[in-house]
Amino acid sequence: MQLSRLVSFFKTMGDPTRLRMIKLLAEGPLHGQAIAGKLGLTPPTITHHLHKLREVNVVYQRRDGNTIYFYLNKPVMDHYAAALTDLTEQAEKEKDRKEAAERQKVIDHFFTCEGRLKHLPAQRKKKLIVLEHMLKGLKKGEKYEEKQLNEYIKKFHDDYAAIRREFIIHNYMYRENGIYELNPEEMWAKE
Amino acid sequence: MQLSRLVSFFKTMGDPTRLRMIKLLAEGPLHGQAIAGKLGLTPPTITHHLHKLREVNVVYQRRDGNTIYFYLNKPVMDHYAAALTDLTEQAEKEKDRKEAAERQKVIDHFFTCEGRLKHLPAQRKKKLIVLEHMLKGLKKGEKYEEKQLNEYIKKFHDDYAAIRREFIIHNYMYRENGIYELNPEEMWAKE
DNA sequence: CCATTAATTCGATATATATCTAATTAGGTT
DNA sequence: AACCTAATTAGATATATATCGAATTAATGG
Repeated sequence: MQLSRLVSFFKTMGDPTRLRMIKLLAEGPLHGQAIAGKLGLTPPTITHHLHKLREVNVVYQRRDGNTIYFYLNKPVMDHYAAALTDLTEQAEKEKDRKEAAERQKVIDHFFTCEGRLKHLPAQRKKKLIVLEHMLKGLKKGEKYEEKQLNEYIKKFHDDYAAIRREFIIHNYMYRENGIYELNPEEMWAKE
Repeated sequence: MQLSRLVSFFKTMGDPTRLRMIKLLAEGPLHGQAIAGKLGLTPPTITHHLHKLREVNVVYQRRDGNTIYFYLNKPVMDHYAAALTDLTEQAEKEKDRKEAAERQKVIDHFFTCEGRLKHLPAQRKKKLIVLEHMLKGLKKGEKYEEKQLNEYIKKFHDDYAAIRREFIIHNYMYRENGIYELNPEEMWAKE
């Protein structure tokens, strides 16, 4: 849902008289004068508010004989309620999308199209992205001998020792008796 | 949730600038000038809106060094979203409650405290309430002989024939070969 | 303790809007 | 066709508020 529509809806609901009308109509349809009577207001005022409520499509009307009955459009109300919950969740997804795009940009910049690392970024944040990219080929829970790990790193860059050291420094891996293993993600360096 | 609080929330959300701020903050905390920059507005304007947003408790702040970061209070947002859905449902329940109370009032008026019917109401709506009250002792899908049904009705009133006729007229029951049976509720007389 | 930077407050302005009374329209009913 | 009743429109008024520039405050860092 576009933002401006949501703004209009909230603006419409941000009035005590209109909210009381909504509550009344949620109990069942009423005609204008009945609403005016129950709320202690004059018909023109009710017309004014009905106009606003119709603008966002939360009420509709049917004529019965001489009088017009106003109905609450419950599906539309529910629709807006859903949009409200979406508002924050949508934004979170948007954030994730942006982050993924930025990571990809860094990777494209520091790796050749054959997939080899040009050089380690100086900026910490970018370095972490690059290191994590290379870690993707390792399996969690698997044990690697130093020679094995070196071979793996050499696929990306000749200076395997430097990169192996970075893996340890930033807590991506740990070494025990010459055997290397991935740390669980929650132990990794952040930001 | 009280109505006035919901009104305040909607009034607060009914502004394009504030909704944009909400969306921004949903992606993560920001400091005032960053918000001002992203929205193309001046810091005083941002302060103004932050004030409104804090009033309804959808943002909070934490200081980090020299600058203040503003956070979206997502649980509170969710809380209001739930309140919005409740708004119409609450009113429907309220309506049901009122109807039940009115039915009980009619029953209290037309039945003695021993549970016997004083007389049939003249008003159609009240008559239906009274008839439905007496029908509650019958089981759906069960077949009753006329004599059996008469005995049942006599618990409420001596003129069983009149009441039995009402059951038929208003489509609560049907008769086939002298055997009576309840109709499904969707066939009953309404209003 | 001073300097810096971010945030807030103040004052002004332009715009929006909730409500009423009075007048008008719209649509059925007789 | 004339009449009635409900709804709407028009016009007026009072209140609220979004925004900005200028001045002020708050709090940290040197």
